[in-house]
Amino acid sequence: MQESYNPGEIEARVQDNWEQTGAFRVAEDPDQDKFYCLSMLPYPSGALHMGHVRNYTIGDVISRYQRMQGRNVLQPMGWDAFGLPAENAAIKQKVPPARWTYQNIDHMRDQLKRLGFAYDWSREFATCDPDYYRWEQQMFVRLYARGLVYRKNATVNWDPVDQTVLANEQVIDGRGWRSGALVQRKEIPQWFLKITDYAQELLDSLDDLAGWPESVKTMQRNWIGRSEGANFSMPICDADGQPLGDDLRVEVFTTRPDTSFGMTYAVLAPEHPLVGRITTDAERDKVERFVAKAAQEEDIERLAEGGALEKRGVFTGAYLLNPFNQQPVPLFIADYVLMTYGTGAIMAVPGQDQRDWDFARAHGLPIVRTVQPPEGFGDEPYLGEGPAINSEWLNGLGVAEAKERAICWLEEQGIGERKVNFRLRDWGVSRQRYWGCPIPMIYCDTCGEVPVPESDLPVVLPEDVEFMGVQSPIKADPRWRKTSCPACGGEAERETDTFDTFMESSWYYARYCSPGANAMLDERANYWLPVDQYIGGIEHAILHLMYFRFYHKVMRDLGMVNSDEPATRLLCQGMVVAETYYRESDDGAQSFYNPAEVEVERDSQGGIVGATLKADGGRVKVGPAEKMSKSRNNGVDPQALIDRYGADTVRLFTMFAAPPDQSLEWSESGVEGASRFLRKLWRNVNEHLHQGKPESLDVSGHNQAQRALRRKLHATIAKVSDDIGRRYTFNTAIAAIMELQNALVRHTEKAGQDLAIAREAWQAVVLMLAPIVPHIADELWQRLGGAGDVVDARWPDVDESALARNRVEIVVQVNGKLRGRVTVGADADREQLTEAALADENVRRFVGEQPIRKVVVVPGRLVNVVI
RNA sequence: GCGAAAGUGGCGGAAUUGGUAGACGCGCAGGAUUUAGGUUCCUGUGGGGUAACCCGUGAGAGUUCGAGUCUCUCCUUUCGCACCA
Repeated sequence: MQESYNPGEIEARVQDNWEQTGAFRVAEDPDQDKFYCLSMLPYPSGALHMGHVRNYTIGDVISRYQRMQGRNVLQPMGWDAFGLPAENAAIKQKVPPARWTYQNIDHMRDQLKRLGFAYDWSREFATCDPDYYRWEQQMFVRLYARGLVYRKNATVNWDPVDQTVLANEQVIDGRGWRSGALVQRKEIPQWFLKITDYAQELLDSLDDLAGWPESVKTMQRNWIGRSEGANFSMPICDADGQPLGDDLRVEVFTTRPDTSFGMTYAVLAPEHPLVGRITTDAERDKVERFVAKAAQEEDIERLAEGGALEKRGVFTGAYLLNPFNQQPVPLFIADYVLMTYGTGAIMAVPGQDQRDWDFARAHGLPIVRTVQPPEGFGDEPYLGEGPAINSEWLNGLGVAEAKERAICWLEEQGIGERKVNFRLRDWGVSRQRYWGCPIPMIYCDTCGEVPVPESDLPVVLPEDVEFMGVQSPIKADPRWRKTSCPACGGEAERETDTFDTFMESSWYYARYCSPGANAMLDERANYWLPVDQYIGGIEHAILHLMYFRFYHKVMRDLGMVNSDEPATRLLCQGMVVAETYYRESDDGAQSFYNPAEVEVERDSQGGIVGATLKADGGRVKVGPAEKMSKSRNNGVDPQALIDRYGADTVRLFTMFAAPPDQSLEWSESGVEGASRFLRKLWRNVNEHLHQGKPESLDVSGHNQAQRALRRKLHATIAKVSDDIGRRYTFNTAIAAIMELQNALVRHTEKAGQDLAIAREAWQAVVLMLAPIVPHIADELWQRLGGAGDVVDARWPDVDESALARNRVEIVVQVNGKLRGRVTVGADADREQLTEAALADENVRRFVGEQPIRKVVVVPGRLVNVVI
């Protein structure tokens, strides 16, 4: 009677052994190659979801593979523990955010351990721990001292009923999520980090990140949005070109100074400081109404069909004098010009700009082309290359040269200068929330804003709090707010805002490398950093992945790390999706059913013909596969899967169903398949062990079948090594191992050298599977007589001599179509290949009497006969 | 609108450098084992055709001895950005 595969028992025993031996605790070792593999840390929301399982399985497979390559592998785990959900839970369930958070962490840590991830748990931390966030506060006051921190007004969503600031996700259809009140926009002072000081470097060093997906780098480049051009200023004048006053000038930014002769009007943003000063009495009413309306509206709601926005604006009554041709052009106010970019004012050249063109058309303004479009070019703005026209001394020049001339001219005239602008804005880090890291600043009536002295850090967030309504407990508590001024000793108040939680996640990767250090980081960080492989969701492509690059450069400039980038290689895993099942009520409302509650019906070809609800046998509609979510009710609880199939099966399915960067479609039968594979493996290895102890391997006397099997084995090792080590296509690695297992099972001889080869092969199979399914691999490795624990075993080597063949099969095509196969010696030359190909019966039949025009020979692969 | 990625059997996917399309798995069909269900094992499985063969990678063109792969035009889907002068 064969012992059956019992994952629960094996996994508990193996995990216990890892715990006992401290298998994944690592220390710096300068003599060993290091490998730092990091998965994005989770928010402790309550329970793991399939997205976590996928993310962390990918990281674990890479880590374990690298360890088997002999590297010193660090794989840490921690908790992104501050954030809004804890406050929401506090309000709903009357439990302090800290307690809710720590309970969730405890539960999720157990779940991670149950999945068998090779984490060095001794480095674990939660970002809400004062021992963590104190260093962030220290960093902030140091950046303040270096001038990288400043305070200015910024807009927030204000709920007038709850008297609180709302996060964007708490605003639903323009109303507060709890009060239902119409949300107002309110300007309040907030803290900013000068990420724009690093804009150029953040852009430039993207080129060095060869191991990052192109898509992420493109998104970051667009987000940084560098554009080159010029700033220049123009006097405000009347319709006849008479200046209205020496101090009345408008400065504009343009990327196309070469088109300046084509300026037919100019525009100020509604918030531009000059708006109130220059409007003539005749236009004042219209302007004031327009500005008031623009201030209220959310841009996003004005997105018209097809993406083009209505171009709205009003004439101010004033004009600007174009310095290039001394012509006055009317000055407008329009909301398509943003105060937050450039100078908040533009020269409008409708001949060469789509937005200006639209506005000119809508308001009956003239359009002058200054770049000659090609023949037949339509009635639209021309953005392409061509000689300058209608531009006096620029006429005939190409775009680039005209640009240069125009900029030089502006600089000579002393009215303008070369200018680079970035779309990237400074990072607003203030959040008007309780559950976050307190911003270490103090306000004193005499001294103004004063940073908390480093010796007084951390400013600790009280954790034992009660939520009265929605107000932040520290804002509501005058005793917490009250303090004395570090500068003058007088009465003062603390900042009650907390940091954006992206602050904590911007440096956690470095802190893992300096556990317990009595500083933000110590010299150990430079051993591990940069991260060799970072893994996380694509949703962080811009914000988190930009902020943590910024932070790393700042830490470098503060002397804490000696590298320029935090992570050399980045993998963004795809979504986990599942089919959706729903019913529609008469009013069109859909109610969704979980895949577990639904039975799918198929026809005899295997096509899905329908689905029914298990509970009532009634029909449900089958929708497309979508990202697992509450609203689609298509989530699958990983815990239930682990309990039923074991961690190894869940890990195997996750890695087999799709490559890591593509979306992964959940499939119950796919999990069954993974489970079946492991049961077969278990049975096959144990059957092999039953055949007794093999003699030692001696390749000298191997017959053809034995050589073929060893060739298959070593070709598989080569492929799997490449798939896991370089390509990260774990799905094809697993497929290759499955093929190998099938070949081993078909090879029925079970004695002598056959048994010796089988032992070599099964050991290799177990080693190659060890990163993916570490528990069953550990158990089988022991049984196969492997030395030590499988986590410390070396990855199997390819025996190059086993790969050699003396005869190969060559494909023969006639006119590119497959017509035959011939087997020839591996070293056959072109003549021999051609001869063998033309001798093939089927090939002869197709060639017939027709003359052969050409024979293409690809040695070792194919022969193509062209007739 | 701009940017990025993708489109291959009933399904997930493979084909890495322009060289045998559909590996591997799921599903399905037939058979064996089993008291039965499940498990397990064997065989088959892109479409058409008795067959030789023909047709097939979103659509259409092109380059090539040869295209899923390269080029162009278009369609569809997903994601990101959203008036950035």
